[in-house]
Amino acid sequence: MAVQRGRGRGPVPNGPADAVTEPMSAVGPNGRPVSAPDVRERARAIPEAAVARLAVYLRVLSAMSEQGVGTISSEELSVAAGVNSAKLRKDLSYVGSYGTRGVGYEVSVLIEEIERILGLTSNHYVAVVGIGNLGHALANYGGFPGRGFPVVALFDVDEDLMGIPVGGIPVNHIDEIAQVCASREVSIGVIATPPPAAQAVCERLVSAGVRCILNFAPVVLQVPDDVEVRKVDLAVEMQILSFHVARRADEVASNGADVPRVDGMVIPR
Amino acid sequence: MAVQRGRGRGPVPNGPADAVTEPMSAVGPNGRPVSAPDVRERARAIPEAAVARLAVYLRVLSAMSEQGVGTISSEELSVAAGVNSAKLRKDLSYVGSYGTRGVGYEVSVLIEEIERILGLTSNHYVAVVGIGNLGHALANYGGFPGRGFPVVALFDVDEDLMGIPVGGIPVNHIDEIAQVCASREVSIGVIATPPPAAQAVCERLVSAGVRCILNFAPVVLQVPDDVEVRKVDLAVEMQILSFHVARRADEVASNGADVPRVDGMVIPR
DNA sequence: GCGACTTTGTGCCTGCGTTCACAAATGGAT
DNA sequence: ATCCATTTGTGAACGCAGGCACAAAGTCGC
Repeated sequence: MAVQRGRGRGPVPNGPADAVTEPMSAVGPNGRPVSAPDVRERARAIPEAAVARLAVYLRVLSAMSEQGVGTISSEELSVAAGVNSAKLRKDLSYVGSYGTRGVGYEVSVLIEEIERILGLTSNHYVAVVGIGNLGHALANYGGFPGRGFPVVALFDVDEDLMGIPVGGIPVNHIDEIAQVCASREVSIGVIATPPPAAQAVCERLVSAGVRCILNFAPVVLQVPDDVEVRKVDLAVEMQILSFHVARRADEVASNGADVPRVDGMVIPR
Repeated sequence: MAVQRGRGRGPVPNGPADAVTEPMSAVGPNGRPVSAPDVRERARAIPEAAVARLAVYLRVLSAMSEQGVGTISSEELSVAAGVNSAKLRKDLSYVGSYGTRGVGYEVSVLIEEIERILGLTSNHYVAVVGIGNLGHALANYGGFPGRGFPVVALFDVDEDLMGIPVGGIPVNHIDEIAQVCASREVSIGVIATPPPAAQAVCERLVSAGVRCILNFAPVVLQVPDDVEVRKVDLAVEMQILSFHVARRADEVASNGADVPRVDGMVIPR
């Protein structure tokens, strides 16, 4: 993947990555003086990577809850989430101490607390810009997986799309972006436009007051420091997989016992 | 984002983040004995995060090339890619020494070398499983952004879709997955199914010999150690943004001079 | 041909995130 | 009531990636 982490700072692309980030340069040093660890400041201390994992834990926990599981140990949860149990406990410790030693965690409590930390207790309204193939798919998700993220506005430049409802929401012209985003309290913008339009769209979203952006366009967006951009880049994901395919092929070639060699060199066929 | 990095190892989800990467636990220590730095082993030494960035550099370079730029300095390229110039040079050093001191890099050379490292010199055939909204969008990309990743097979369980071409490729029943993947030399599988089907589909892909998987389903896939999974998880991406929205709101609240406090504590309203 | 300037490539330091390992805490058994 | 088994929460060590800063190397002008 390749997730554009970082907060503006002039240019700061990725991070899946990673992480997809792993994403390019992490948040980086912020200029603010390190104040006393206020209760409200705790959130700041949570590493971005831990936040991503908390979201995964939340999903696993929700599934557990639906299956009627009431209590779970860090070991069980870590296996289900695919992480080291120590890491899981440390991640949960960022949220607070809600476990019972010798027993484990109460699923419902954990869900509540993670939702609180992730800010999922209130809705965040979403606007999707660019109603092509991907935009359609996104709009039709209707509220995004897991809910809490209702799509309330769609934008495009194509006059033929205006007013036509996609996933129940009519498409507006992009020129109305400022006004519509303001009146519908959009806090998250999703860019699903062709690459050349992405930067301009991004700037219009920012002008409209949107401070969090999810970018599907294969472009490195340049944004002000106070705007948070995350990037989902299919091409980068594919290329990373390609890298691993190639590496794997190399390994097989160089590890194979019956590969023709001269002085240790593998002879290409 | 939240990109599932890691290589199987029983469970290893995201990395997303960063990636999602952060993503979750990075590649992690591999059990293999550290052999002498074989030429072919160099690829192994490249950090996953650097690989993700190389893919970004490649795109920027391609754009440069199209604009007729012949030579570029690390400073220029780093600005365009949104990274620190030192980091960029270090990333490029993983690829090799192809720069000219005092001058910069020849764009065409850099493109070639990065493509070589990423294994983009040969095609990697892609199969998409799950032809819903997202599957349609993916199939219609037709060869995926940047080419080099031709989609050669589509699968679903819905009988109504069988044989119908989407993006020029007819849909096959998932029961044919092993046979079709083998004959069409699929090396990358894309999972775009509903969550409950994802794990089973994953296992069928693995049985069919596919060792690299891009997973769009919001599920933590359990795979053998030799399978590489990357995850694109919209819900996780949204929730990370939500976290930042909430954090930002907190900052405003706690930085505001007229917030009621007692002994520095913010009084919740 | 020589010197000054530019830019690469990299050794070293720093900081962050992961992992280990254990003390503290809790429940249940005796 | 006490002891044992279990599991959390976290201090500390470790390792890796990022960033700085400079030496090496090469170009251009004179």
